[in-house]
Amino acid sequence: MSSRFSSTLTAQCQNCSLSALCLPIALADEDITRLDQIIERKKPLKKGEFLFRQGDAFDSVFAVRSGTIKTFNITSLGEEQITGFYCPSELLGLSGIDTNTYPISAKALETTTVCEIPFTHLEELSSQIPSLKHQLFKLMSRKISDDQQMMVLLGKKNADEKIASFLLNLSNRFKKRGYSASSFRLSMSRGEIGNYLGLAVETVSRVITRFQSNGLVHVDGKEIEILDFNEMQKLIGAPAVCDKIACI
Amino acid sequence: MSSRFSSTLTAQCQNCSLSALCLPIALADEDITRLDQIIERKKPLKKGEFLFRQGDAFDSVFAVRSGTIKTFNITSLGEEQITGFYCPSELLGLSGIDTNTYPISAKALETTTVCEIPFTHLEELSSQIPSLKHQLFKLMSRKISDDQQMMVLLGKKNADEKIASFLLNLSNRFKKRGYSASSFRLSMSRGEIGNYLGLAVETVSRVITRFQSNGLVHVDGKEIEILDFNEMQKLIGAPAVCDKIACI
DNA sequence: CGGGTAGTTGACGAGGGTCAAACTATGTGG
DNA sequence: CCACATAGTTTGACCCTCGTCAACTACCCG
Repeated sequence: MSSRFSSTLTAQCQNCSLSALCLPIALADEDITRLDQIIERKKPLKKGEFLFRQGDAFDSVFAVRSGTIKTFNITSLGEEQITGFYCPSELLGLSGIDTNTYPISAKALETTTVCEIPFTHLEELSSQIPSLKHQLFKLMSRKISDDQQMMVLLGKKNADEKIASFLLNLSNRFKKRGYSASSFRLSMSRGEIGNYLGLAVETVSRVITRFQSNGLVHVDGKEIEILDFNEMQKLIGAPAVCDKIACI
Repeated sequence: MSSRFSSTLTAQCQNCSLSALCLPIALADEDITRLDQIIERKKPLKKGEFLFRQGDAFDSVFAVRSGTIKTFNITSLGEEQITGFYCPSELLGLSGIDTNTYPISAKALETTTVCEIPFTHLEELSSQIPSLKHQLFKLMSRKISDDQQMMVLLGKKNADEKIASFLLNLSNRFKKRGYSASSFRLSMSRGEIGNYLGLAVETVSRVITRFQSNGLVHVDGKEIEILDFNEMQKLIGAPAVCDKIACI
């Protein structure tokens, strides 16, 4: 047990830079220590490696420490459908609780480290620490709200709005953990963006190119800089109106 | 408190026909009794009445006892986006936990009765009854999985597949609670179906009409009968292939 | 009986998917 | 370090699905 504290993977919740965003939010110091004791740090995943596979027995949820994870499921036709991208401090795997089996696969988009949190331990601990239990409920509740926003996006929005929403969403997530909100690196490919947003690769490429020529963003491969937040926001908020303004 | 037991709304979890599907699953009899004591039965909602509104303070989750509830949010453009339909035994309102505010509105599609479950009580009780806590986690986990399936549907499927998925999904839900899987009543309008699935009303109408002329279903207003489950299933599973078969 | 809402059907066009080809990165092994 | 293979990206051309607009019908309720 204590051996891991002497390894190179010893980062603890207490001194983890993500603790203000991650599961430990709103926990007392002593409670964080107890949480910390059930968490295992895994050795880094290389790009393309699986964290877990659809159908695997569910036993843990994971917090991303660095890198990015994508989750996806394989449809009956064998094609992959991406259901989410997970950045540092974000928790994944919660959808496995229901059936005791992960309903999705999770794969690293780049070199990625995660904290593994065995769920039975977490559940036990949550009985003893009410604020942890509440925190878990909140996290799952937020996931439900977020997914519903995503449903709106997929069902109602056009390609421009989808891409703008996607970029601003990433921007917010980077900002929240102290990185630049305007300039960042897309760890996923255009194909993966398209898959996630329900668009063809070509459409993603075309829209991003058009955003660039309209001065909304500056793109260089996977590097992206958002130049005009205002206009991007408008694209999301008021599509029809915005379209007209943009066309004048 | 005990007065409600003498009212006309006294149905209790113990003798509720939905207990095998609803929150009480997997609870011991005495635990069901304790759960039962925090649940309030509300007087029926008439068609069009709100159960709660987007922005209202969150304090309860609700189980539908009879009727149907739709949840939706109002977009920045003022249009409504339906995020779900809730049938008897299904729980709604969980998305309010995160912000202590309902992020969606809930409205009755027909005369509907619900059980109100004050969340703070439920959370307290869940500390004392581990299986109830687990049940709650499972419910939220399932919601997350289901929503992800919905995201796949919205992002990847065409109009035929969307409608077929929707109808089979309803069919399964009716079957699960002992009603006919093949013949039921759509409590929502065509417009609401379209809104939910990201389709125009006209498309919904056309697809359903075409399903009927292809012998997949029989429709009479809101009454629908699924005639060919096999073909419907194929529509969902293997779109391209299926299309070709249907066109021969 | 008239007016309002919900549903159906047709005509048309735009948005975005598909196919194809060129171009650019990123490896990988000799 | 270069040649080649492979994957990812961009761009153009074409076409299909589905949204929009409009007219018409059916139905419900006062």
